[in-house]
Amino acid sequence: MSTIGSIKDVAKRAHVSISTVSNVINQTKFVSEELSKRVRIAVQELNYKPDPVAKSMKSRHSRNIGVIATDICGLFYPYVIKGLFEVFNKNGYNMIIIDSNGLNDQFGSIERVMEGLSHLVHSRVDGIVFSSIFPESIEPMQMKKILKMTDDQRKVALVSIETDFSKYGIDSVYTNSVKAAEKATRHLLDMGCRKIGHITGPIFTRVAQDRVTGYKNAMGGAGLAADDHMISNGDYTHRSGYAAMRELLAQSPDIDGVFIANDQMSVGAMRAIKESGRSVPGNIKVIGFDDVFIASVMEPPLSTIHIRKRHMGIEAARLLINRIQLMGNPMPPRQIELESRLVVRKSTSASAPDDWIMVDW
Amino acid sequence: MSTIGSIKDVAKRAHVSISTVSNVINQTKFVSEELSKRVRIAVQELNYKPDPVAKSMKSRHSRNIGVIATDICGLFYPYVIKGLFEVFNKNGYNMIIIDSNGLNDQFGSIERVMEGLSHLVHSRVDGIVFSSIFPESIEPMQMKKILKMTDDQRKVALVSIETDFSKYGIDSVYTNSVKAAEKATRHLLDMGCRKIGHITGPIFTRVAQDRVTGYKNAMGGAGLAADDHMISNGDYTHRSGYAAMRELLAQSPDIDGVFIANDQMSVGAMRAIKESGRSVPGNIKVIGFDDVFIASVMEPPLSTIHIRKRHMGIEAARLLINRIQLMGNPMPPRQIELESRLVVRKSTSASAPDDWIMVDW
DNA sequence: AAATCATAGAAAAACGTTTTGCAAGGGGGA
DNA sequence: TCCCCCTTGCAAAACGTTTTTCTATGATTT
Repeated sequence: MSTIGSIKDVAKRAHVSISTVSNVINQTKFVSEELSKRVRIAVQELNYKPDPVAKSMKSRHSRNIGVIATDICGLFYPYVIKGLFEVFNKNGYNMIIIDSNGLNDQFGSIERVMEGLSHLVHSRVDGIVFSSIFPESIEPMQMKKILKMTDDQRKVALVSIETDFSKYGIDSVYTNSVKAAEKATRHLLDMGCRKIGHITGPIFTRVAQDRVTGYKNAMGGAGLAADDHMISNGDYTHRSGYAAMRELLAQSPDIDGVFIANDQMSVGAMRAIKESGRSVPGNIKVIGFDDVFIASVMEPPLSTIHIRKRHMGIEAARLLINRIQLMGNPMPPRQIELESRLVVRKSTSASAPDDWIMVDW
Repeated sequence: MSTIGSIKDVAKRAHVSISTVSNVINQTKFVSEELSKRVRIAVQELNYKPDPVAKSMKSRHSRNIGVIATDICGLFYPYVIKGLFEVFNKNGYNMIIIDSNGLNDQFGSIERVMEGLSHLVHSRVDGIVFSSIFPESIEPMQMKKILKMTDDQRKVALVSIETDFSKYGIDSVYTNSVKAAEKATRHLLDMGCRKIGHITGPIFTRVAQDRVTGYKNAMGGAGLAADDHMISNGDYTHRSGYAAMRELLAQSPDIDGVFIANDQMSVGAMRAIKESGRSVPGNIKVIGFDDVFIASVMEPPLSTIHIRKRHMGIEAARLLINRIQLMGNPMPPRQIELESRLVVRKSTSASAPDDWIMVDW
């Protein structure tokens, strides 16, 4: 049996009609045990599997989910994707991944994201997972375009990760960056730091701004100033972390702690600190953000805020599937705010245990 | 115009038949300028895009490619995926990604790979990119199953990455691990090492074995013994690298160089070396394999063999697309052996320049 | 001028499903 | 006994394309 069988072949072999086969397979109507059995046997013998393409043709559902990935080669995003995959796969959905990054831009350009979105919509995906890196200034405009594409043109479900887009009516799974940044900064304060600097992410993005806010909140709460010259902008790359740290050291030689908006930049920052002859955590305590693989293997291991990456994917997938199933009856947008957790390693506390582990509890 | 338009709507609006619309869009038959224009205008006005699902239905092609990803959260595979995406995307193919890993197994289990393969075949993908981690002993059996699935059941094109499967008739893109391992070991010899150890990957895999062979070749070529107690087995995780290095240090305290089968294990090995009070590269020179991100940011930065990850994806995608297009007329399997390159950093040569860069030339 | 041919375009079939409507047969109530 | 309804299964329509076949018109040839 080299060629592939269709439902027609099964019907012929079982001596029943096509519709009966369909009804048996999908359990959509009662079929007598007699015929059911014949059908099941024929299905078995021909190793018949319904053609998903033909199925989609009728049902108007592709069981494909589009995922716009913004940093597929990074240390963070792949864990989110893993989480997404786990639940989509379990529920019979395929993931079509679109890499929104060019060769050199770590994040996708806006055009690439919009292109990807449009491509996915026309590929007839049932839903789209996306995370935006839109500058705040153009966000409303872009979102209007996106909603038009997904809502108006075809009905495609949406879920946003990393950023809260519920105000646009979109389900969102995200970490509260303000709170998390406060937590990180407060830890430095608790460890006795008083001159604390901050290295930001791409400052035009909402999350980067939120982390600055959290940092300032914590400083203010301790009655300390958060002067602008204690803040230096990076772009999430380790190179930018190196440069930003050098700037901080030059401007404030007496700096005794630094909160860095992600772990990757901490690698560069740590190098800059060591090159300046200072020690971590002796002279300067360092805390990062994300808790990616590299944090636990740095020297010294990096204290950081653990973000539930895989869990973010899991929750987003659940939300999306639910939204797809209830496509008919609309429903207000849901927000899932994920917990973050302080992970103390040697970069802020010399007495911290050696810790190789990155858990996602 | 909220609902989506079909070719029928276009035909109605342009006052022509459905077939004429199809012929204009696909340029498959001559249509007078008169009608062509009407059709084009109607297409424009309705913003009509042919439904890919219906298209697949007729053409028996989905323009979907399946990718079995074995280590999506690692530092290596994502770059391969990026390369794949670049050329598939440019050629109008979607990538459906299957993660063959469970939560705890770094590599997929054999069952998960086979499941994924079967799922993809039944999803009607046009081609599959896969990389096997089959133990050598069961490889022929598994390959027979795979060929049966893809070749017999439906005609699905295949390409293998990382391993040469041309003997099974499958196009392959891979790096010659034997040569690359020789290169690494010879570099240690060139740097004056004489007691050189080796930490392997999962030893049941072909690539891990090949790297052992390369190591032994180089040692033999220099007239040196490669005793079994100079070889310790790991599984590509940094933890296993740590354990394996401790073993090596215990068995051969006078070891002066070590070739490690990937960079990730080098992280652990380096820590073990430092903990033993030895210095890198002073007492022991270390060289890794892969040249992933972490190699360039370790302390000291890690010498390693650069593998063309992204390029591997690019070549594999090209091969697969070509194979799909020529599906009718069979063609002998093609092999693309990628170059590897020695990258010297401070872990083998104190005078190496500071180097943050991981290039893929 | 009649017969043949070429051509543009329309109509219809096909791809593999699901689903709607319909027919035949049997059982129960009046 | 007759009618109605319920059950079980089948035939046919529909999804949106592409492709094959058909038709009508005008041109060319004899």
